[in-house]
Amino acid sequence: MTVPPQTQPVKPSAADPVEEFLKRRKKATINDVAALARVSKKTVSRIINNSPSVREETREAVNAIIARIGFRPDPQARGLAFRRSFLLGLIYDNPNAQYIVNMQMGILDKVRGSGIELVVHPCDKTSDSFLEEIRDFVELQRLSGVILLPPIAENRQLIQVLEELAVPFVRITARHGDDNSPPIKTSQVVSRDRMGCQQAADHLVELGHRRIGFIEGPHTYASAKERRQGFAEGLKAHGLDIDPAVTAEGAYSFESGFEAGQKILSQPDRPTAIFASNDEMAIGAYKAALQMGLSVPGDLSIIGFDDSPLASRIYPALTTVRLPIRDMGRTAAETLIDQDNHRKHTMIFDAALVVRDSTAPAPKTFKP
Amino acid sequence: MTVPPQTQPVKPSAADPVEEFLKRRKKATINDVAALARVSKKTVSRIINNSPSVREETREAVNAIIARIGFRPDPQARGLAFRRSFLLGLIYDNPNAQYIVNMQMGILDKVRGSGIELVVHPCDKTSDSFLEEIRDFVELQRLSGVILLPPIAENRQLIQVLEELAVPFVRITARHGDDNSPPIKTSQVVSRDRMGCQQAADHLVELGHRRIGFIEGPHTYASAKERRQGFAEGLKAHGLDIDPAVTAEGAYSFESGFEAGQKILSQPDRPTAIFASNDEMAIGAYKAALQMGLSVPGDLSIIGFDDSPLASRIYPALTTVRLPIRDMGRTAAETLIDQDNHRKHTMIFDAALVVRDSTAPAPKTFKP
DNA sequence: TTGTACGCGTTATCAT
DNA sequence: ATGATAACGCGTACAA
Repeated sequence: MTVPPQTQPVKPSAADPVEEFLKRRKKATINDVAALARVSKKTVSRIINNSPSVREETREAVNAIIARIGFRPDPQARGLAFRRSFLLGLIYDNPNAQYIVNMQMGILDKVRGSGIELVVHPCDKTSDSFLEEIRDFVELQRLSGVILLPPIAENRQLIQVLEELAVPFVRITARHGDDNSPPIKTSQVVSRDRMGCQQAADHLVELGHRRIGFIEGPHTYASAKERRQGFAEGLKAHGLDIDPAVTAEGAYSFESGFEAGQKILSQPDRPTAIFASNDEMAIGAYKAALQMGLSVPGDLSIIGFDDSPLASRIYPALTTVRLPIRDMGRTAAETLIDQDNHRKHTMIFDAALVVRDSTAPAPKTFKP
Repeated sequence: MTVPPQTQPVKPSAADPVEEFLKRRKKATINDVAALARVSKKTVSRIINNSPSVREETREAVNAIIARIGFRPDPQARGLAFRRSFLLGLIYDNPNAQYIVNMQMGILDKVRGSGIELVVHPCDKTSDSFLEEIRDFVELQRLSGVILLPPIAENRQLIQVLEELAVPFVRITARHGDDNSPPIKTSQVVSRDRMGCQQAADHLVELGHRRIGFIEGPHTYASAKERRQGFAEGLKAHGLDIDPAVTAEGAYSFESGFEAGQKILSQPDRPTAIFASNDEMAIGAYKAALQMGLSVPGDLSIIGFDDSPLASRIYPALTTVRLPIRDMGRTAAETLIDQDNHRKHTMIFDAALVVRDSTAPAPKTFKP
């Protein structure tokens, strides 16, 4: 069944240097390419880095050799010469697992096939050597870019360290820098948390809720502030306000949401709905409500934020606000890799309310 | 307020070469150290790589210089000379977010401060170029080690590729290689899934359950087989068997668990308990039960596997089997980094039943 | 025990 | 447009 290679115009002589080389079964280097193509290393290098100043003929010839012997430039050697690696660093402190993994997936969507790899580097923002450790990491690895996740993406000192290091970096954040605080001038991928919370408020009010509890996040988090503000704005549009009597601060954790829920639901004139600043706390409020014998959404409507896996799996499924985390991750990686890179970009992503089964019309009250 | 350095025994002369160097504010290289310490590069190199053949005096003197000028060897240059990088690769296809993050945390526990960094590399096992992509990744990055997660940790072809590449690697798996299948001779971190499932069976039987439904994982997963076998063994110890009439195969997903639950619970002579091979499916079964008006655990006890965040957050909290994922990750990294490394290790980790609120004594039946 | 000379695979300089 | 030669920062023969 062996077909003679009649259609092959060039008969591969046994002495073909390329064939000879392939027999040696060694990883090809730029030297091999240069020798086989009868050009200098530099020319090959120019082609690899697609410099314009190379004749089209030469380029094609060399590329043919590269393809035949399967040459791929060594990132380490390349990095040594370039004084930078082909690694992206993902630095974060605390966020939940799903957030991290979604973000990683987004980044990897972009990174895949680009010759760049992703290095994950969690850290402890409460550590004394917090900044030093990150400095060492970035400097030593000569990262070609860094992505910062909340909450440390809002850390001014950290930002300054990265600026000193002159490494391109992108911050993921919920804060649109238009407040009184001095604007942070770096590339950033911003989510419109506020918008999502406005929608949540809208949704509840339209369902007839008037007395609405609020579980907010830690005041130190930019996202917590944004969500509070968005929720407040949403209420205000209907002539309502956040009611301190049925508001509690949580720590973005399940337990804190449970406690906040207990507190809010034991108030006189109990609210008919609760908006929690994230899903973890919303689920905690579920537990508090169910333990008190309240039915969701019959007696109490609940809205969360994040659209975590919990939200869709809990029963009844949780109405929540979704952020396009994966898209944000991909975009962050894009600004780092496709660098027009000296400009500081700000990319904004919308939030969207996902209505499920934890919200229903407000129960009739017995007061007229 | 400037205190004269009276306590300083050595007066730092303005001409101190080290001080001179520090003024230049450049990153120190091995050459700087050598020059400042008046030894050769090689000696410094020996000290970095703690070769024994260096006089103690010399070592201390050089180390002093290293400390003073803050020299840290460049991983890229070092890697180029060593022909390997200081990167660990984490390769996986599909597992859930919490699993991935726990595993990453475990690995990072070990990696932190070791001068090694972690590169995450998800892949698509259904892709045509699956093996090629991984080969390229490992070869190009010259990884110093690879950690494989289930289910691709059981992929024979992949294992063969890594062996050809001669890269140290560790597989994380549920299968203790003592079956009829040819044993896989590589380093591996094994979890005793079987043990956990036996305990689950024990627990249910001791609560008086006799008719017990079973939702198993995909037959292609080693963990699914192990869990089935463990559950079967647990039942057998009490003279019971897995009952095909109330058994269904799921895909380790919430939806599949929901469907399996519906199917099992609509059987005549409905079971009083269900064991699901992971938490996702167990939560799906929750939903099925609640939709049918059954109460958990009043009418139906449920046990899951994984101790995912869902398990403790759902109401009532799910009884489940916990695996020490983070410990397993740390151990995997240890075998790669502290290499005695030519030996193939097998490290085994126990599973533990976590009893919460989704299991209760079997309801009295009306048959005598 | 220590040093010299060279190699690792690539890019940059400055010619031609 | 192309090439010779020197970096890049570190490790290893081999010699001393």
